[in-house]
Amino acid sequence: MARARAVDRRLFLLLEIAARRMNREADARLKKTAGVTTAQAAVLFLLARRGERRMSDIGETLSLNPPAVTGLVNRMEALGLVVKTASRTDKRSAVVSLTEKGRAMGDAADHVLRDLNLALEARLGTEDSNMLHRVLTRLATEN
Amino acid sequence: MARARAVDRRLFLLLEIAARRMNREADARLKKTAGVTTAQAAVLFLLARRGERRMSDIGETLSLNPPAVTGLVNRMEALGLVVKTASRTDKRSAVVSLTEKGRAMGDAADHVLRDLNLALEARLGTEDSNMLHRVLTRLATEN
DNA sequence: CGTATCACCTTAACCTGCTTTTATATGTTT
DNA sequence: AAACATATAAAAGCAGGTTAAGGTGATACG
Repeated sequence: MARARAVDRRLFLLLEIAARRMNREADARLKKTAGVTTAQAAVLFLLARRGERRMSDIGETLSLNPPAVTGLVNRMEALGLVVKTASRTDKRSAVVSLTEKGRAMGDAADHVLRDLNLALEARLGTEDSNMLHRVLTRLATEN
Repeated sequence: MARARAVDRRLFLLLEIAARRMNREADARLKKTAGVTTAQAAVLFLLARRGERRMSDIGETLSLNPPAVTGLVNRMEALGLVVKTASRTDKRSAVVSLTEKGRAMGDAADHVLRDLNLALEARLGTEDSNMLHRVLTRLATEN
């Protein structure tokens, strides 16, 4: 009888452990260099790439619950990275947009993360990097 | 000029988002069925597979800092899943071992996670599953 | 030896994210 | 207009993570 492949149980745990390690590394560098966390950087990138977004859009993209988005954005607003304004088209919605400072910090964070990613890619190799990116994208966005 | 591949910045963020989603899913199921969290399940599996472990061993395997391990194990001890005893060979060390209940809950969690993993594998396909497992293992253990 | 240093763990204080519940305002539908 | 749905906020409570600081046992070495 073939020994049970490790795969058939630990993918979830592996993902958690790997994410924790990577996040710790990224957070340490980001905080030191750009003064933001990875979660905040993700918001900065999102806003920089796609322009202002509603709270619920942010939650959907980052897979965060509404209260988590509220907290995250509030903290970023307190840091002067974003501003929140009421939508003119739908007054129920709050629209989040970048400040100058937010854009600058986003750029700084971008450099840091780019460096980290290059190091990671070098470590994994191009093929595995691309594969990981593809699979994680599926996990992060599908359904 | 080739457009910058998405890979060169977002692997860290993707990993975070994917892990959050998977963790949320696993946590919901585990709590309902086995009454434990994924973090706790990881400890249960570790102890079931390798026998009693020191706090620091747990932290190393799961990539957790000492205070995180203390908190995690304390909560599990309060739930009656594990017991902590002073090592006889090295009185600085605390040795964590499974209780009967912990073993039972670990088995239950194992079934749940196995099912989830099968579903995930089916979704990703065998090839991507194996690849993901391989690469995540590297990320979780290397270095 | 005795003392300096290291290793293992804990505590404290804080941050982030999740869930649930409650509330408020606005949109939409009938 | 009333009823229902949507978007967000706020608050409470828990899990789990971080750093900083400290206690205590083990070890090494002058």
